[in-house]
Amino acid sequence: MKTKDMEMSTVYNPKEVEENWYKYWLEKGYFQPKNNSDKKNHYSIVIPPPNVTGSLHIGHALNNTLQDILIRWKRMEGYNTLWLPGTDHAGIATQNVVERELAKNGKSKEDLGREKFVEKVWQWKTKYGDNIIEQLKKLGFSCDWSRLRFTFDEGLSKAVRKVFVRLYKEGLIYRENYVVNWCPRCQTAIADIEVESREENANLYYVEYHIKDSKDIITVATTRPETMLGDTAVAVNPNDKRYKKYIGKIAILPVVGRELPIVADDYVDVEFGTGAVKITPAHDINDFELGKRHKLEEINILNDNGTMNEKAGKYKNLKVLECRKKLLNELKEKKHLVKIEDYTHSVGHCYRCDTVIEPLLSRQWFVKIKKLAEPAIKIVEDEKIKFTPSRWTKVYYEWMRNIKDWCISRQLWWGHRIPVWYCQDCSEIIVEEEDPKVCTKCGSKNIIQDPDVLDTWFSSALWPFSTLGWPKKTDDLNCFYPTSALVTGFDIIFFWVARMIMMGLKFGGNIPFKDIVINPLVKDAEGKKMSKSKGNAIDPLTVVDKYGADTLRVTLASLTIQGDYICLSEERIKSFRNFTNKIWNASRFSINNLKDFDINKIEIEKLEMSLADKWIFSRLNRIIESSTEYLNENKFGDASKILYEFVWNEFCDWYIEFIKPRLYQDEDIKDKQTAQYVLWTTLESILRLLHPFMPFITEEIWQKLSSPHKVESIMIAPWPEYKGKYVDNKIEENMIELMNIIKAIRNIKADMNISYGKEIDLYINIADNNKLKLVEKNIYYFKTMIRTKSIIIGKDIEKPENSATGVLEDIEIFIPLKGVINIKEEIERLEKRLKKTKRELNVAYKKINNKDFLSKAPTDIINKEKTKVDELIGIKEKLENNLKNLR
RNA sequence: GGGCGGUUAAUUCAGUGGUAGAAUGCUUGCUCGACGCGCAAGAAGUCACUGGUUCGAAUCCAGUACCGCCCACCA
Repeated sequence: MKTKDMEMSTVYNPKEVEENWYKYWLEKGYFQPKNNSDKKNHYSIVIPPPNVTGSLHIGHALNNTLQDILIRWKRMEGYNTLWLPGTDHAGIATQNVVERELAKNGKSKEDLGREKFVEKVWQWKTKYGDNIIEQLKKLGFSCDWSRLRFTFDEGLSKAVRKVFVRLYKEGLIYRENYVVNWCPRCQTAIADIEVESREENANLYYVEYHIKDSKDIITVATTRPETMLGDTAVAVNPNDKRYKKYIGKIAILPVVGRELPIVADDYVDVEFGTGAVKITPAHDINDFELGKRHKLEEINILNDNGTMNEKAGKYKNLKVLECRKKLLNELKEKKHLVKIEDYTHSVGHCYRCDTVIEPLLSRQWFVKIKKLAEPAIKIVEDEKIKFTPSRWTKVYYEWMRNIKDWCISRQLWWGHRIPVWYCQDCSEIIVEEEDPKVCTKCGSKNIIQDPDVLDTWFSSALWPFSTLGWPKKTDDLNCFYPTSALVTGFDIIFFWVARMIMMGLKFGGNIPFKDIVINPLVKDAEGKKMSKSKGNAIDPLTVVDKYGADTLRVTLASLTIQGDYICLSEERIKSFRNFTNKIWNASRFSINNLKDFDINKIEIEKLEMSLADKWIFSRLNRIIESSTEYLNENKFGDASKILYEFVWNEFCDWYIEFIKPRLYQDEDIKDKQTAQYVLWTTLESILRLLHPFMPFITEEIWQKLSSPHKVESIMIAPWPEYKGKYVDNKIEENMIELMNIIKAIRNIKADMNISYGKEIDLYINIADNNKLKLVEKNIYYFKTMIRTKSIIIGKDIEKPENSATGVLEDIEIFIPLKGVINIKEEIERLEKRLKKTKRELNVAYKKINNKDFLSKAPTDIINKEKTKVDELIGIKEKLENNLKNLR
C-alpha cells in the first residue's frame, strides 16, 4: 500500500485541518440519517435548543460534545442516527435584547406598536439568530443541519396551538385571578420555578394599628411595610389568648384610615412576630388564600412597572422602595412605628433579569398539572425512562409529586400568542386551532384575541415531537420518536425535562426519550460559577482557536464525571492539548515506519507475534470492550480516561518502544512485518475509538494512514469490534513481569546517577525457570529499553564486585560499577529497601498468625497472604546478604 | 423546616470488604532515528471525625462536623 508521502510537523496544527474536514463531512452528507423508515435501527437525539440570543458558552460546549460523542459512536456502530438541532425563541430574553436595541435610538416597543415590534424581533432573529449555530459547527458537531428547527417556526407553532386547544377543551387549561410572581422590569408574570430566592438582610418592622372605638392597640410585624396600603384585614390565631377579645373588632389602618376587620385564622403563627398579621390579599399568596376564606376585599396597589398606583394615594407613582422609605418616615412621625428588628429572609428574584419579584394579583392562564404529572411519575418509576446519574430520579420525583399549577401566560409581545378570543358582545370565550373570524356563539365580528403570549417553556415542552413534524404523521416522527437520549443540565430538569415527559406522554403518544443524561455544570478552577462579569469565563471559541476543537472536546469529556460540577482551567486544557499532540506524534512515527508496509501483501495467519504484539492486542481488545461499556453507561469521563491511559502509557510508552528495534532492521523481514501489522492495526483501532471524542485529528491521521479502508471517512467506519480471542491474562502477566524487571533496572540506573543513555553491563539472577525463560526470550529488547552493553543471565550468577544491586521477588539484578559506586550510598539504598520490606513482612505475619483470619477468611485470600510472606522473606534475605557483603 | 450530594496525595477525581490508584502539578536526571506539548526515575495520603458490624473497613451501618445544592417558607 502506498503511504501518502506527507511531511508531518512535530506539532499538530488543528487550524490546518478542522475546517476542511467539517466541509468534507457536510458535502458527503454524513450528518443526515441514512433514511427515515428504519425505525428498528434508529438512534436519535434532539438538541437542547439554545436561545437565539445566546452565544456559545462552555456549558453548551460540554453539553453538545457529549451528544456528539453519542451520535458519532452510534453512527459508527451502524445505527440510523439523527441529531436534530434547533434554537429557542426565548420569549423574555429575546424581547429584552430587541428592546435594548430600540432604547439605543431612544425608542420603546410602544412607539412601534405590537405588530411592528414583533416584525423587528423577527428581523433581529434572521440576522443574529443562527450565530450560535455557526459556533456549534466550529466544535465539529454532527447535527443534521437540514432539519434545523426553531420553536417559533410555523410547524412548531401549529403544534403549540393544537396542544393549547386540546388542553383547554379537556379542562386542563384555565384562566384565573391569582397572586402570581410579577417581574416589574420584564412587566410580566413568571412561573414559580422562574423565581430564584436568595437570603437577604432586611428589617422586620413593628407597626401599631389602633382598635376602633377603643384605646387598645394591636401591633403587627412586617418586612414589606408598603404593602399595608393594600391591607384589608388583620388576622390572629383563634387560640391566641392575647387577641381573642379583638376577634370581630375593627382595626384602623394607619396613614390611610381604612377600617380593617380583625379575623381569626389557623394560618397565623402565635410564636412569630407579635402573633398578629396584616393581611394584603393582592400581594401575598398566603394572604390571598386567607382572604378567600374570609371574603376579604383585594386591593392591588402596584402598577405593572412596580410603581405604586392610585390606590396608594399620595404615594402614587413612587417605586416600591421609595414608597417604603417615605411611608416609614410618616409612620415614625405619627408614632405608629414602634420597633425595627434586623431580620434575614429570602427574597425572590427574576431568573432572567434578577429584579426583585413582587407578588401581584392578576388574571392569568394556568395548566392544571397534576393529571399530567401522574403518568409522568409512573413512567419513570417503571424505568421506561432512566436518569444518569440515577440520583436525579429522586429530585424529579420530589418536584413532580409536589407540583403546582403552571402559570403559562406572559405579558410579552414576542412568543406564541394565546389562541383565545373574547367576544365583546356576548362574552363568549373562543378557543380554536384556526383563527376565528366571528364569534362562534353569536356571530359577532367584535372579537378580540387575548394579548398575552405563552411561556417559552410551553413550546420547549413539545420539542422532541414538534421538531419531528407533529401533529402531522411524518416519516421522521414515525422513525425517530421516541428519541434515544436527552443530554442536559440539572438546572432545567423542572423547567424542561419534566414538562417534556408530561407533554410527550400526553401528545406524542409515548415517552419523549429513553435516557436522560444529566451533564455537570462547568465551573472555574476554584469551583466558582463561570460568568462574563466575573471575568473567569473560559470562552470555548477562544479555546478552539488556541488549542483546537478536539482538545476542548476531549478535555470536557474527560472531566465529565458523575458529580454535579466540573472545574475547568487552562492548565487542564493544556494537558489534553499535550495528549492530542502525543497522538499526532505516535501517528507520525507509525506512518513513517509503515511506508514499506502493505497489509494486502502479508499473510496474517503466518505472522509470528511476539510477547509485546500479543500483549498490545490483548490490551486493545480489553479497551474496546470497556470503553464501549462505559459509553453504554454514559460514563464519558471513564471512557476517555481509559483511552488516554491506553494510548499514552501502554501504546506509546511501551509498545512503540518495544518494537523499534524490529522496525529499524531489515534482516528479519517477517518479524518486521509482524510488528508493522500489529502497529498499524492497533493505531487504526485507536483512531476509531477516539473518533467520537476527537473527530478532526482522527480523521486527519486516518486519511494519512493509507490503508485498505473500505469507506472514505473514519466517520462512517465501523466501531471497533471486541475480539475475545486476543484477550490473554497469561500474556499480560508475563508482560508486566518483564516491565517490572525493566523498571527495576532503570530504577537502579537512576538511583546510581547513571544517565539513561549510558550502556551498562548487566547481570540477572533468576531462580524461577519460567521467568528465566521469559527474560531470555525477550532479552533482545533490553538493549534499547535499558541500554545494555552486555547481559549475563542465569540461575546462579555470582555478584560481581562493586556492583549495585536490585531485588525483585526472586530476582537479583547486579550492575558492576567499578570506580563509580559509592559503597556508603549503596548501603543506604539497600537498607531503606530492607526497612520497607520488614515493615510489610510484619503486617503480613500478623495476618497469617491470626487464628480468626485463618479460620474465617476465604482460602484464596489466605494463600495469597502466605505467598506474599514467602516472597517478602526471599527479598529480605537477599537484601541482608548483599548488605553483609558490602560491609 | 424538608430533601439530596460531597469530604481520599499539592490540585481534580477514580476506587463498594482483602497490599491506597490515576491524571496534572512537584523533585531529579536526560538532544536515545515520533513527540521537551517529550522521555526516564522519584517523593507525596491517619482515605473529615467518633462509634458499631467483620478475621479484615476508604469501602457496610449509626452519629458528629464542615462544604455545596435543591425545594418549601412565618407576615
